[in-house]
Amino acid sequence: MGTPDFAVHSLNMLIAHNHEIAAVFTQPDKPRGRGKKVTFSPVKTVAEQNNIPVEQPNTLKTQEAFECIKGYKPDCIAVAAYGMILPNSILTLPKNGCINVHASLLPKYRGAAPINRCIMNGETQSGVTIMQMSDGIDTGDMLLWESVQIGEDMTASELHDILAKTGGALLVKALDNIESLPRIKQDDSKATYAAMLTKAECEIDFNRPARDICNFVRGLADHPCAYTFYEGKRIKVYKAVVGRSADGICMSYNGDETKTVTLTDIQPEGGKRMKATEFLKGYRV
RNA sequence: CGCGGGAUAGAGCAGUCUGGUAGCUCGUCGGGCUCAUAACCCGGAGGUCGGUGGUUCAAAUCCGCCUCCCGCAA
Repeated sequence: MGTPDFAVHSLNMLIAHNHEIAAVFTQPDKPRGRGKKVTFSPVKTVAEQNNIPVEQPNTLKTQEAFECIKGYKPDCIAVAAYGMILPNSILTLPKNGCINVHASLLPKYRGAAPINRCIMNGETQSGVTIMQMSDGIDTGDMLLWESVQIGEDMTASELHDILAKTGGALLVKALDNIESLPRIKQDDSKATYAAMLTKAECEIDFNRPARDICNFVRGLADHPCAYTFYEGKRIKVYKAVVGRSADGICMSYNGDETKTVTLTDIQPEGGKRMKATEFLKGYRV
């Protein structure tokens, strides 16, 4: 079960290692994108290419959904960024339960946006955890995990890709040893929660230390992307560096050098992503 | 039919409302100044104004259709 690109890597790994996949569950097709085009989730696209049955229930909480899953007689259900809550009846249905690929080193960064939040907080290390799903959000016992170093300039997108691949490999490893792997309890006292990102909180607050602003920009790039406003227009900010630089637009809060950053990669509303130096040529800020 | 912005020189933009010689910043090429420079001065090259049909003496500009790009929303 999964939906976005993050889950595609796991699905591909399962296919590559010849795991028997009875069916793939993904979120229903919805009108999205400009216009109102109905698009498939990335996972659905890959599943169809591999002739794997696809199920897209609106909810898993109905008896109908339960029977549907039961009909596939799963030994284990692997979940990666599915975006829907699995009721207890389903969690306990498969012989080996349900396991989840989570993009953080649990118990830290439980929740919906672990990748973004950990970079926004300036962490230097993250990772992937495979866990036995239980009641509660990302609170289940851990089977396997692998840490990943976060580079100084690494963006959330880059980390996302790394963790997605790592997660896929780890998932295969977990399934291969599903019976024998020890279940390790999470230390709830050390748990932190990475809440879902909202658009509103992606606006840059220049009244913050420069380092924080850069982490903020990094943690939100390339999606959903940090932004600010210039002459009433929204400007996305893909990249920023601490301090003054000739490579872009210097932003200084009340002339405070400790809060000065230089925006280097931006995208004006209606325009394409460009170097901030290019932006300057035409707009003459 | 969800709302909206955009396509003009290699890059970023103005000009479109109010049709009439294609413009700015940067880059590039040549020259000059300087101990020197991402500085400064002079000069040059580079554009079928996204495509197409129409109106007009005349269209980047007005009208119709098409293609592509992007922001919001979802």
